[in-house]
Amino acid sequence: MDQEELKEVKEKLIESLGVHIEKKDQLPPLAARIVSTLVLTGKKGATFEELVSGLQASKSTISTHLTNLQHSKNITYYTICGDRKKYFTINPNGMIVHMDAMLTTWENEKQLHIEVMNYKKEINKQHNADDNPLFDMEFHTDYLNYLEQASASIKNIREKLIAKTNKD
Amino acid sequence: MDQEELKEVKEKLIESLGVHIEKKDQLPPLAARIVSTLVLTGKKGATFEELVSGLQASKSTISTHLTNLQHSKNITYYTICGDRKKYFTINPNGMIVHMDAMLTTWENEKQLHIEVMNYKKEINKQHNADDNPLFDMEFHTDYLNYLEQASASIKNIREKLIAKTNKD
DNA sequence: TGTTTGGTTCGGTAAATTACGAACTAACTA
DNA sequence: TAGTTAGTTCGTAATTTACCGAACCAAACA
Repeated sequence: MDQEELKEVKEKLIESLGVHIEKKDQLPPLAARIVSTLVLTGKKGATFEELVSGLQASKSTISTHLTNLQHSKNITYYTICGDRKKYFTINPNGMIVHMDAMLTTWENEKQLHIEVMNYKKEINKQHNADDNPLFDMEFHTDYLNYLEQASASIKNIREKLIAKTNKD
Repeated sequence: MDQEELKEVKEKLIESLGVHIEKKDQLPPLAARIVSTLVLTGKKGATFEELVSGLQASKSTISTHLTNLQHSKNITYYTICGDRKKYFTINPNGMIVHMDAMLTTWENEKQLHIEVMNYKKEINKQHNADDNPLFDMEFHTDYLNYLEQASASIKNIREKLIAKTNKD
């Protein structure tokens, strides 16, 4: 594959990865494109100027998105002595951060389902028809089970990852 | 708990569940409120008119959201002979549908990561420095592993659910 | 036959989101 | 000290989203 082809492949990948990230992480289009270019530049990273020219966007837009992405822990940067530029890279802990976010939303979701169940139980009690209650709880108990198991497996994967990153 | 209190609890739950669903499923605010009221009305369901007055929204808005939610398999309805009204309920298979959606996005994500890896391998090959390659693949292999395991556990939960629903 | 019930469709709009350009700044450099 | 580099900040323009009202329609009913 020659340089021209590679460049084209890269651009296509920035676009398709970008679209995916945009939906998955609920990011504005350009923010997602920044993340996808950083994925494709690896540990070398990309500078502010490279992002501006590569994505054909204004300095202001790139600037604000970069600060937001740093705040949300999606990206970081490193510097080189005697070089004023910042080299932005995707945050190597990003996956852990992402898993943590997932776990807390699931925890929140569990709490909500429990509250809903309590409400439904109260209604059933007042309605007082044991043979055919107004609400059955199956949906919620199934869902809580699902959340419990999904959480457990994500926690498991998370632990393995932590152990590995501590090792090296 | 008396009727007044219960009604208040219900309204609070519609709101907090609604906010949660809105973010989780990327739905417009009112669509999410429809889903949360249907969760809270159980198998009895709610009619068009009840949703309009309960959520204080226009008929047109409720109508369009109801058709969209049906298309995305979030809700269904049943009818009663000699009654023209439709009684909308959350789709009992909703959880399965949701899991399936998750599995296909993860499948898509896997494919993307593989494409990115192929791009990076090509670059490394051309760069030709085995000791310190431009890209290392750890991030992607870790992520693919994560997706693989998460998919496996969801599939497992899914199978159990299917078996259970077939039983009754 | 006209009227009520149970909605649907379409055009428009207010509000939120996203990106932009111009002006500015802080640090370095010639 | 004038000029360049590497950005930031702020007001605004352009899009997109989310909702609404008015007009419309089909089935049932009186």
